[in-house]
Amino acid sequence: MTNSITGSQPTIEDVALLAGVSTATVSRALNGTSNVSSVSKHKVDLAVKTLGFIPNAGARSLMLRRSGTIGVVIPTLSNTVFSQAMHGFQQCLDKSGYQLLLACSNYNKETEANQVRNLISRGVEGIALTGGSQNREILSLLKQRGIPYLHVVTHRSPMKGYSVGFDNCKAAGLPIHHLFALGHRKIGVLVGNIKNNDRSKSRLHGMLAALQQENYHPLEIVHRECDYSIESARSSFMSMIRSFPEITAIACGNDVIAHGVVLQARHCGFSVPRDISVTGFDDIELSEHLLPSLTTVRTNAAEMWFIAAEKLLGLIDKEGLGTRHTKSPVQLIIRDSTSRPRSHSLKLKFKEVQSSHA
Amino acid sequence: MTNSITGSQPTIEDVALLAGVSTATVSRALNGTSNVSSVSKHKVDLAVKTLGFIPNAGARSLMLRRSGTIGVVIPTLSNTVFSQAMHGFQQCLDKSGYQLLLACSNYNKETEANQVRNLISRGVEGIALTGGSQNREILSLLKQRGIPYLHVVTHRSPMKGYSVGFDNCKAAGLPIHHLFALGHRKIGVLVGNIKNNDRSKSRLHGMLAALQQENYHPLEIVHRECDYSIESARSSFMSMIRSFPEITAIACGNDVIAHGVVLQARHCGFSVPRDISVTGFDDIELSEHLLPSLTTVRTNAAEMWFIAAEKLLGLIDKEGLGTRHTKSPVQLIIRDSTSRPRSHSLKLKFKEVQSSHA
DNA sequence: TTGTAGGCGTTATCAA
DNA sequence: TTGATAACGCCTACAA
Repeated sequence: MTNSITGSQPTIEDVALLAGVSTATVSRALNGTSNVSSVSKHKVDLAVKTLGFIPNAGARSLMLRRSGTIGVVIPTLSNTVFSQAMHGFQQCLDKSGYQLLLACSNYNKETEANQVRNLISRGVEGIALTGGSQNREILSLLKQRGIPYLHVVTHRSPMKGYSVGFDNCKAAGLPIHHLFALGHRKIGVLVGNIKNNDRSKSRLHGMLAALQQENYHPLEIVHRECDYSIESARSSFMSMIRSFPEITAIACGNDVIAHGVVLQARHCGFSVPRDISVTGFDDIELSEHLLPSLTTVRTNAAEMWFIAAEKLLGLIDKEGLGTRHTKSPVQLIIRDSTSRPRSHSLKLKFKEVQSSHA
Repeated sequence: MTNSITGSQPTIEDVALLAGVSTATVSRALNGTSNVSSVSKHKVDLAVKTLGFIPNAGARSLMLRRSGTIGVVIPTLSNTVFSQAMHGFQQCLDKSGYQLLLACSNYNKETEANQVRNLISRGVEGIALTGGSQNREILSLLKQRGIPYLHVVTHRSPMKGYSVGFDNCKAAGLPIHHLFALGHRKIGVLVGNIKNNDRSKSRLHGMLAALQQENYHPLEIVHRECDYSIESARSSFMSMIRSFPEITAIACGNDVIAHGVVLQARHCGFSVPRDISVTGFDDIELSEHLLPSLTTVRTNAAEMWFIAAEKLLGLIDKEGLGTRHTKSPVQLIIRDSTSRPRSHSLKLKFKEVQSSHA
């Protein structure tokens, strides 16, 4: 009944007691759901301030059957593109009064499923998922419970779901065709791990498909996977260049990997793009500032996730259930990391470097 | 009573009904709080699976008076150092079964206070705050309600709170003394906005103090603030260099700003460190890979926040209330972006660049 | 080992 | 305009 000095969590009842009104009136005064006399309102406001009352969201959503929260599952926060993404997503939620519940899957399908269950248990009113390769079981769980959900960064929507994004496969062909148009004929492909990452997988497929379209023989195609770190990209680049010094360009599955390649190439004394051209994917902040600035595919993560949030809120309000897929624009940004190839330059230069190291 | 095919949120009662036991037994079977016959346990497990039952966390924490969540307020996710930080923080929480509730203040004190209130209303059992310059009102609210909280990235702890971090002021002196030891006498200082950012403010003070210690006359000291973006750092660098072409080194308040300075300097045709030395602060992933690699202060964000999480969990368990401040190690990392100065090189070179642009 | 019943903090219904 | 009361979904004495 009385508040001890420490450890007290004042309830609506404490407020009612202090204000000399009923809990119902306090609730009404606080939520403005019904008319309350200004006298009561003032008494309540004062009591709230005095006690430092903060309503219990759990109890509240129990009654309201809505929590005011939206969940999102991304693979990781380590890649800048997802930080950007969350920035855009939050931006949209903020203006609608929703609170973001963020969860990371660490590129693990089982973790992802657990995180979704976790979000459900916290009563989220909608969920945004990264990509479209989730556990079917978890998707039908969402369906069964009537919780709206969305696949982002993809144009696929398994199990008749909704999606906001673009065709990773097609988009990944853009840099390949660009390189080919510049005259490159020996192109290496370096993407992030494709395990549990359907975006990376699609990009790889898209790049390989584009190469074949350009009359590449499948056997000529050089591709590798690496971790999503600069470190890993650097060593993968080295291994690739050692095995295939004749390549004149490398197309990367994302910008972080491309940064690693550019930095390692220059570290080796190669000139980019003079000795080797490099392309990325995402267009994160640093890419336009890098030396040389990076030719890449702009996917506009922040904007895409902003749109995703809007779509999700729409699904929650049961409006515009129409379009299954919302397209997010994608654009090839040509900068300084690509140019016409010099024939066999890398091969020669690499030999120099090797001998100087010996 | 019956579950409609869609939109159903099965409750513990539905499970009990299907399993043919009481809700109490279901609860016990699920939480393992008391002995349950293996027959009942199996029936319950089956029913849970069939129904896709997921307990309501809100209702649960209402009874348990604990939510299993920890809150954290950081300024933004845009700066990589905070993504790293959250990675470390989450890593620690995961192994303790706690769930992270993340909120961003956007460097706004009022937003920060609101986010804290938000976290409280969601029943977090502890809160980690960035820096030590919060609203006093919000801190006493936390105190009054007996919710353990922590200041991270600082050695200050206002209102007898706890902190995990380091002395930003002292740490920021490290690169200055390093530059001075190399022979630099005209050093520019470029930090992030100090408004609502006590870390940035302390670093600025620390740098200026170090300069004075090195017998700088206050009037000689050149310093500027900029936004936390590469773009902003680049233009601030230009403006600084235009006004004071005699400087031979720039000490930056964080690595992102330093990256901007290095890239812009090279963009202008300056050589780093030959024409100008640059230092950063944080040691984010890219810094060791940058060309040239960046001399900076390693604060080990991920590790620091991991420790912070441990400390916070300790406070929740009422153990080791002893040390008010937990020190996190800080270390000057000397790389390739700093060297002895060439006298007046920049001034001359700058004139070349200017005339060639004219 | 199990079931019944009461209550966690909130809001909605219904009378007054 | 207000107040008593019954839920919301869950857990935990207490009794059986």
